[in-house]
Amino acid sequence: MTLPIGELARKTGVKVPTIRFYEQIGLVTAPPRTEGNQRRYGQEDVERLSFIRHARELGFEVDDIRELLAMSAEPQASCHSADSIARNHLKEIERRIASLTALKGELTRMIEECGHGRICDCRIIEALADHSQCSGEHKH
Amino acid sequence: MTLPIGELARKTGVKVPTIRFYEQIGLVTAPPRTEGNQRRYGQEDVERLSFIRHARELGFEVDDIRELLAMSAEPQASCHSADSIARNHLKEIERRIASLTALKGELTRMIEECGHGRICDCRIIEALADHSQCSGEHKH
DNA sequence: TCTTGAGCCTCTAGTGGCTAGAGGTTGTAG
DNA sequence: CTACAACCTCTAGCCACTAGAGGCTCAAGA
Repeated sequence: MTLPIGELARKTGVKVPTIRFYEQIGLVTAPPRTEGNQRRYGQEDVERLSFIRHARELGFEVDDIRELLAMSAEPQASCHSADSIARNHLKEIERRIASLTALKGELTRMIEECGHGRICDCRIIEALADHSQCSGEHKH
Repeated sequence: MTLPIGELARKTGVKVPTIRFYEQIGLVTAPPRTEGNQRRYGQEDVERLSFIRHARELGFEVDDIRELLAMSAEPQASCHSADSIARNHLKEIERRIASLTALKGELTRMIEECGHGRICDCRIIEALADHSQCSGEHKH
């Protein structure tokens, strides 16, 4: 069961140029080629690439994914880092949800007041500028 | 109360070169300068920039932020002619909250199922591989 | 008043994670 | 055996920064 790159793309939802790009940066290994120099992939590649796509959709960075892939290759090792990568991610996502909810409230209020013909004293900026003072660490 | 760029950076959590970059692309207006050509900012700039940082963290693109800023500057206009802009943003925000909530659920499940033991029992990696077959349409 | 050095200035180039396009080659269906 | 979709490599572009070189400013201390 060997697939050309286009088939792999179709099966995984990762675009052809992106697959080549992933090969270039070493996220996927270079597959064997035909006589005519075309890539041919196997089932493993479908799985690996699906994994990558899914992780990317969840917002993991390429370096995180590299780590996760390395871990999955060594099943004896402890899963502590996988766990902490995921936990960090979760925290970030929770923070985002909270902020978006605040912004949503503010926009909703504005739209409603506009509908009632009131003066729109807009507080969009305050709604989001609020957290400004909780400065501190901002990685990546 | 006039601040040099470094102070503004400290107060807002936006890095100095990023502030200059924002000025360059017209996201913030060029502030007055000292005799010696150094930027001096006021309190408004702190708020505006905090807002920008926050909005960026929420994943809004620079062009979206430009619109949001314009809305907040002219609330009258948004009442009468541009409240569709607000509505569009609201829709976008709701979509985002929904998808982040889904991610959160998925990550939470992954983390819970990870027994904190060995990779071979850890479900994080499997969870990421799972959706592999649900190919199909993937927007943007 | 003068000096020192942290902080400011501009400019160019590099980063991540793709995406687009030019220009040429291969593989397979008819 | 031919047509043509799909493949190949290579370069350049995108967004939103980030880093570094090389030089100038400003305020606090001697």
